[in-house]
Amino acid sequence: MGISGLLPLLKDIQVTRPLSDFAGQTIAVDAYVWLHKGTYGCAAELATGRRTHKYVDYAMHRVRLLRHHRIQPYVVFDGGPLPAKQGTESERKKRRDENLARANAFAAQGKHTQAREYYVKCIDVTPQMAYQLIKALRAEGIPYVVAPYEADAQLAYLERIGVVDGVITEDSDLLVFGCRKVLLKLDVVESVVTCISRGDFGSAGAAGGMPLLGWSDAQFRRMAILSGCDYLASIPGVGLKTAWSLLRKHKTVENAVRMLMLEGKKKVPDGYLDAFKLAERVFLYQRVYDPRQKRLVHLTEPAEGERLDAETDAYVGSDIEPALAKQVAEGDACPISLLPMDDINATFVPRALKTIPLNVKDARMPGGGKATGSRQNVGKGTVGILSFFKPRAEGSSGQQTATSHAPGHSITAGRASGKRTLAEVMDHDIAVKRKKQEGAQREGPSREVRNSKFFDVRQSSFGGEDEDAIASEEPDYPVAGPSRITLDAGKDKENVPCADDDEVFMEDAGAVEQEDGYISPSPSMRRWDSPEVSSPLRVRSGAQLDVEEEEDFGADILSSPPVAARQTRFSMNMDAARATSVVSHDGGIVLVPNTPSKRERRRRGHHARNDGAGPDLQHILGECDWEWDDRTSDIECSGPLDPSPSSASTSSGPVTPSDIPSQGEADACAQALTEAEDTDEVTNSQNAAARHAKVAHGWWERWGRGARSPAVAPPQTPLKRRETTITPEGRHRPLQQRRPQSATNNSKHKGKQQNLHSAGRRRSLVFTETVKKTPRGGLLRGTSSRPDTANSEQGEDSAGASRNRFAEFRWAGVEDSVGPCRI
DNA sequence: TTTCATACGTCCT
DNA sequence: CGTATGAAA
Ligand SMILES: [Mn+2]
Repeated sequence: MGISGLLPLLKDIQVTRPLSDFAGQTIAVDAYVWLHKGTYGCAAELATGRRTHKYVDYAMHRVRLLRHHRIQPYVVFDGGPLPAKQGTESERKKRRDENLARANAFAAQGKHTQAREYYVKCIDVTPQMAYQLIKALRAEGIPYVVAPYEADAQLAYLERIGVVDGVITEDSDLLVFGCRKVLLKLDVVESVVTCISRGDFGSAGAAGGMPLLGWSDAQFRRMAILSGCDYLASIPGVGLKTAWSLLRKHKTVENAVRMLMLEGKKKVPDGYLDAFKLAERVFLYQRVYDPRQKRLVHLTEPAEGERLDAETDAYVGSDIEPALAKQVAEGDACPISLLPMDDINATFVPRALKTIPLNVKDARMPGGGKATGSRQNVGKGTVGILSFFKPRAEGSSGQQTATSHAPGHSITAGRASGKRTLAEVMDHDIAVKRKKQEGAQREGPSREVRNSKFFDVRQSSFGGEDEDAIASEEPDYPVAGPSRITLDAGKDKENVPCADDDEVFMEDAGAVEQEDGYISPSPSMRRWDSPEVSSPLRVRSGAQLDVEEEEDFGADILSSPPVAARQTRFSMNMDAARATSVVSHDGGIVLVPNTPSKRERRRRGHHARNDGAGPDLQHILGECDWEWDDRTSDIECSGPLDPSPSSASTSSGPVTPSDIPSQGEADACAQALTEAEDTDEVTNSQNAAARHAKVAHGWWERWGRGARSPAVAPPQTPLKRRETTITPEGRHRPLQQRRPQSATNNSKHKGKQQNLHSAGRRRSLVFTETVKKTPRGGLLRGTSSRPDTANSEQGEDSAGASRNRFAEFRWAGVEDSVGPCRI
């Protein structure tokens, strides 16, 4: 949804720019779009529970495209649902289930084309799917972060603090969140993007009769909210144009709404102003993860003197204890369940292809990439590899600006055969686009132009023997360090670090059968491989963990902390866990043994995806107790995120947008909010209801398939203020105070009223877990990765995968959850 | 004239 | 998520 009509309104200032314009910059990427588009190519597989990683390939292709243009991607994932977002879920879920049923029906008849049509409509991108992409990002050293809540706010924050220079997304909300540079509609064939710059707003809207010249960020934001946003449905009959007119005439929302009510032409829902204030606060103060401080912060820190009341504080996303927040941000914990990330496809072990373990001093490939002999050297040279990775880890704490370059620390290198590979890839892209255009219009006139552009790009980018240009400009971004480097060059020759020869590599890699049954001549990333954007060499870690059916997609030495790398291989013996019942380490962890009742499990639903043909990981991995690789445990691994506080050194982001009204954004907002505050303190039923209005896209809607109305939750006793913070001991999630029936609905003015839950009390979730202290101080939790798949029943409540984890835990009263219940 | 509802597309071995 | 389209207010 975003803001309806906003992008058309800004069409005047939308400029198409080549990706090369952003060379040297770090651009944040809204991963959801790529993931979702990527699922279209494997919708049936996903819907039927078959393992696949095509959507990862799709996203990585784009990642590599950016890197090809010297752009450093910074991938941002959606996180947990905002407390505010308790939206219409059952309706969507029903539609998905219907579509799935229809798709399966068609599939049963062999009508796969029609089946796919419905398969794509029941796909839901889950955090576990996002984790598959994260694994690939780790393997290639691409920085990323999982937002605690909405990616929108996280993206805006990264830009604001100067960690990134712009944002690639399709969501107009980013502008409302204060992004200065928003890039949409990435065209992989033309290598262009549509760019909207906040600085150009002054010249926008003139054509449409609603110029934005002189509008402050605050005014712009309020116009957007007034016209209807994700957090608040608009007053019926009010759209962008009307919102613009109202604010232009009345300046403040209060006045505008007052006028509307006096006129009586429009029905202003009771409590609208209050809801508006809350919605604006979500845009302003939503919690995000600060990769430098490694903790949650507000997108904008509330101005001095303004304190967010407890309710608002929860509304913008509850705080999460730093250690846990870090795990979520780095993909080690599910942002929804806050439990250790479940690797739904452990057989997918992405690796960076064709990476050259370059000598730090000699990053350039000999002969423009013809380093045929380097493979063996690399493979045996453990020392060389270590020396290769070492600077990466160290560099992560050093230079950190987005545009900084690390000439000596190249992690990529081209190969002679790379051109061909890239050409193939681009040929394919062009073919796809041509196909698309042919479908739309007969005879495209610009075909030759496209080709020309293509060749120009190729030549200028990596033609000749200038591969190291890329290598030298590769920012030495802090990425996941090698968790373990164990060479087993003796046995698994195919796992020996590859040379830079395409053919040789493919031969070594051998044919592998992918999840989808296709036989690929080489591992997963062959297809989209392009040398200049290839990544660090990865070293296969032998077969210390034998997993049945494991496909060798490569090793994961670059995959972050040992914890993460290991988690996917674990499957905790639940019996042992129950017997132990409690394990406490110095973290002081709550451990509540629990076995949910059958009824409860039914109520909470099951993992839809594994109900079908999907294999049960528990069976694949077997049941085992914790296993720990001591060899790696003492390696301090730098996370994928920027550990350095000097990131924003170059461009001190516009923390406070210097706007035309020259009024500090925070001040202006504080003022506006305090104004509204005066007339606040109303707890009437309708205003509370309005807060639940309009909950559209976002994680909850996208991923929160298993959303449960708190109404069905067991009654709980109130929590104290402290419990509003989420800690490793448990997610203490206070519910909003009583929220009676609403006057407005999430879906914009749909006649049907939503039966809003009303939980009179707060509750707290306590989950059981065993922990393992890691060298890096993190907490390993040995909860079973998939507790209930065995009991899954098709057709039953197919809740999101992560939500299933709740089945392993229980809702506990406050007496169990007040503070860390040390045992 | 503006809003609102609906349909459609995103992939592509 | 977006765009496009057409009908209704
Ligand atoms: Mn959004």
